[in-house]
Amino acid sequence: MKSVIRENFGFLFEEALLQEIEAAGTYKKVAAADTLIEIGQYVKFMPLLLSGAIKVFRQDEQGDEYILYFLEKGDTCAMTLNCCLGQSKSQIKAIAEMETELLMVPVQKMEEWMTYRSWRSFVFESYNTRLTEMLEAIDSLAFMNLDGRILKYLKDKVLINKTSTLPLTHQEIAEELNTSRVVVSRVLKKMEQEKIIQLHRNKIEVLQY
DNA sequence: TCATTAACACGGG
DNA sequence: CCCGTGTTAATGA
Repeated sequence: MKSVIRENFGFLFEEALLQEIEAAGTYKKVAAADTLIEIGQYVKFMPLLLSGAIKVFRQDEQGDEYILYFLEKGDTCAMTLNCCLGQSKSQIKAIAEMETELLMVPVQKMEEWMTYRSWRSFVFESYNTRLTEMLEAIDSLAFMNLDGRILKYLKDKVLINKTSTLPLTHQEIAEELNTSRVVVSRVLKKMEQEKIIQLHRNKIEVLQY
């Protein structure tokens, strides 16, 4: 377990902090599609990702959802950090995109460790990247047409799954983007003709990204 | 104009 | 047969 922590965070934190993390953190492994937190739940732990990926998204009263960002190994959730500083209820929902290993650290530690320079940098850096990703999410909702949103969705998937052949159905894409399958099929067909992707049954091969 | 809904045909597993 | 896919027609924003 110790080696896994060092593999992912060793280059970021000094020895003393690494030892504190080892002592305070609980190792946890979740399966794909497992829910990590729901909106309104109290945040007691902050996750440090060791492997895999987590999808973080917002959800409204009707159950409609949109993706905010993905977390990968070496990342932590900025919304959790936010909860430690202010209110403690989660504003977001998080689901494991694939099998994921993480370290659960009690939220009190987050403030204690602010005495470590490397920890402060890590927290600010995390805020920074998450904020940038959220701006991208806003842009795609506000300014991009469906073609653009689908393309961004596919590119994001390629990056986090680390494969250009995505095991996706048109219906699944439609649900994630809050649109209908007819449109997804049409847009994907067009993208195939433009040689951007290659369509197969139950999977999509991304050629340009 | 472009998305949605419903409906249908095609075909691979 | 079931399900994912590709298309069309009607309707609406």
